[in-house]
Amino acid sequence: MRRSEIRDHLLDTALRLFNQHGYHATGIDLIIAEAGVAKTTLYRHFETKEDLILAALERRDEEDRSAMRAFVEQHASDPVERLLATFDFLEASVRDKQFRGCIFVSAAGEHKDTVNPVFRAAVMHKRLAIAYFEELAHAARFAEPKRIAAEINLLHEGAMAVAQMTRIAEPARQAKRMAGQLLAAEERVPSARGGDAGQRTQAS
Amino acid sequence: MRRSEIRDHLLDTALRLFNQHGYHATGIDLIIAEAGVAKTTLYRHFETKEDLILAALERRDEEDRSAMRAFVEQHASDPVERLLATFDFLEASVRDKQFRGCIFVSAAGEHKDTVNPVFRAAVMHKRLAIAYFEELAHAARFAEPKRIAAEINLLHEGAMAVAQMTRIAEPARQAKRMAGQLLAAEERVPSARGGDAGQRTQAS
DNA sequence: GAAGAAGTATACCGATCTGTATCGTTTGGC
DNA sequence: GCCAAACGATACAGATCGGTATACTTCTTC
Repeated sequence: MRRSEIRDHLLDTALRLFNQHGYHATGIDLIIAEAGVAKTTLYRHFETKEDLILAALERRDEEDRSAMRAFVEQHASDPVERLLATFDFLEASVRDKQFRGCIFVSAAGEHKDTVNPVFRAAVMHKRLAIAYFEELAHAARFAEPKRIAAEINLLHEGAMAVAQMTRIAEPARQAKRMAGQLLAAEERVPSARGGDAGQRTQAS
Repeated sequence: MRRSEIRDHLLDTALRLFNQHGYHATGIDLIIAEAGVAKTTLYRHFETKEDLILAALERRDEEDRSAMRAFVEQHASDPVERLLATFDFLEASVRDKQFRGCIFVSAAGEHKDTVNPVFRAAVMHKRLAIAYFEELAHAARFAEPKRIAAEINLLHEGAMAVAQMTRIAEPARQAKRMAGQLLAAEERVPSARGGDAGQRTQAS
């Protein structure tokens, strides 16, 4: 294993264990044992356990968001359908046998102080996710893209929280149906050139 | 302090600390220090830390659900408005300065194994909460009370998850608006004696 | 008021925690 | 092919973890 790969391998292992057992319940000794790496090596790459957590969250944040973007852009072209397609991505994530709830929600739940760097990293991820929803809502020409984005995000969070307990994918589909119904009743501003000029057009 | 009060005081203290720091991060030594009680005393009331957690969750479960029932019954009489009033109760909970997310979601997030008693206790609480929503949805004569209850629950979970991060009460109000809009479009079965016989009546 | 249960205080147990130190081996870059 | 950096292995430090043991005191109850 090349040197630069070790860091990635450590992050992968740590993320898997954090997801499986949580952050406090996952000890450094377990991480290095599962990664097949000496303790010295881990601490050469990450100063503290918190640094490891932060690096892992940062990595997962980028992976998750780019994966959602790719999925959505591939599965739908209409902006409204893209908003709804985010729930299909969510469903796929939840269907993973390893799904045990959103790791960012768990991270915030185990580091509840708002000034804690781990908490802040989790908040940052959610902010960026909402920003993407807002981008889609803006492209769909909804009159209030910020509010739409917050609503989509709330449904995502709800679906993940329910799925964390039930361990089934249905909440994701249910959230999608709810989103579809809500979006269908939303005001949209007219397109720049032509398009529908009506004030209450159907969303899907 | 009377003997029987010690157990309650320990549960109060433990719940406060679990809410503030999480379950793994809250040590037995901190709990007894905050409660002003000897370690022997704690272990006379609870065999293990897990037993303490389970007792604390059980207590909070009953408190929460009866508090919600009382709040809802006092603030609304119409069944549909009662479903919406659950979000007012949620908003009040979230407004609490000590709010750091749903302690049952956190409990499940720190004890992710589905066979873990703590996880199961958290699931049980959510099941009972949904049962109450279903009871209200049934009273409101919605055609599919089970689905309605699941949707209300999903919105509750979403609002709490978002509020856990943002530490503001707005998500609860937003969830209420979403619920109101969704319920307004729902089919309802005619009342037994008289009442509206229409198939798509207004919910609120 | 005696008896027994339950309280306090403290010391202790073994395990585990994060993090460091030591030292010999491997490896990549010039 | 040399050298320095990074690796593995291990031992260890100091703190904290959940939980127990002991000895003394306080309260409740009959």
